[in-house]
Amino acid sequence: MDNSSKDDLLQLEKFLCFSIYSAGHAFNRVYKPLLDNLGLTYPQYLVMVTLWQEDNQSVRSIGSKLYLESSTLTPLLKRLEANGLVSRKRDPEDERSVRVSLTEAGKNLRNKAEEVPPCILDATGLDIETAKRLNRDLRTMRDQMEAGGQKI
Amino acid sequence: MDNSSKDDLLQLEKFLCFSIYSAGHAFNRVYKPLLDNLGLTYPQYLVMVTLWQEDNQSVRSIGSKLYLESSTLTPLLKRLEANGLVSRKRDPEDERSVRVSLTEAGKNLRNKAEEVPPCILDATGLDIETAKRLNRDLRTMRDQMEAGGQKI
DNA sequence: GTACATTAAATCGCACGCGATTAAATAACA
DNA sequence: TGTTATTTAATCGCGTGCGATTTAATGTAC
Repeated sequence: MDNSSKDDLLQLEKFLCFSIYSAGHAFNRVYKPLLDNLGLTYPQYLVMVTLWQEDNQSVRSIGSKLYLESSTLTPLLKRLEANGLVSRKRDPEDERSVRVSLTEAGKNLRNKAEEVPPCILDATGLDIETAKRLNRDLRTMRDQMEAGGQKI
Repeated sequence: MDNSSKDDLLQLEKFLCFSIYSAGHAFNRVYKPLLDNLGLTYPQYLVMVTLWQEDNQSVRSIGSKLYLESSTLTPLLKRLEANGLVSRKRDPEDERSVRVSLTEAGKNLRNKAEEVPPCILDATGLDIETAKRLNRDLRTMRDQMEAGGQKI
């Protein structure tokens, strides 16, 4: 490999990973003031979204949807519980599992939360079709990378 | 807004922010074994990349390129210094600034680091043209979001 | 030239995020 | 049945990440 190609390889602007990393931070900055109104952090918001889609899930189920480990979720869920948005109970049918359910306050928060996504889309400056395409490409890439780790 | 549209809004899979969030985690998982060989974490790797592009930068300069605050960088840079990869010295021309420079070990690490990006591109499963397009779209979106916060 | 504002790092507190480990419950199997 | 393996959360240690604050140095205004 010649020197110009080697220079190319380590150009920060050419790193897809960095674009994703920094776009993630940018999203966080846009979300923060909106989520402050809900009293949620961004990962907490994602957990609430999964519970609004399907209530009464196990920690494992939430983790598999958000690609998060129990070591991340357990403290986070305890904070949501402390804030009165969810309850955590051992599953009587399998005492290993913990079922996470929305409280009334947790269910009610959904109305306010529904105002958030349109604000975000607006902040990206993307038209809805471009956003959908980008979303699809990113999911494909993510799934490819997740699958890569599973090779035997 | 009718109910089906409202359901649409809070579908996790439709969240562009979540695709980016989870793609970022996926990248981390792919990078980790490669960066373990270099003795770096992922953010440390990004700092090293910026220094390989331009040595002897201030903390502020690194932060503006990586979109990171001094509260994140200062401890990270101290760890790089403890590992013998960089040195940190007050700028004699402006004692407020700290100049970060590569040590010989830091410069030498670049050779091993150049093997990383091709592995990553391979893991994404993307052809190089798609990767470039995705990269460009993400940077445009990020810059739009960063600019949005600056409105007067 | 002194008072005030601005800038740059550093510090602190809090919340992720994960790998490694542990404890308890359940499954699988001899 | 009893032993072993697996599964599920929880715990611990470490490294980000950021907002708010602090400290020190530099700029600016008068």
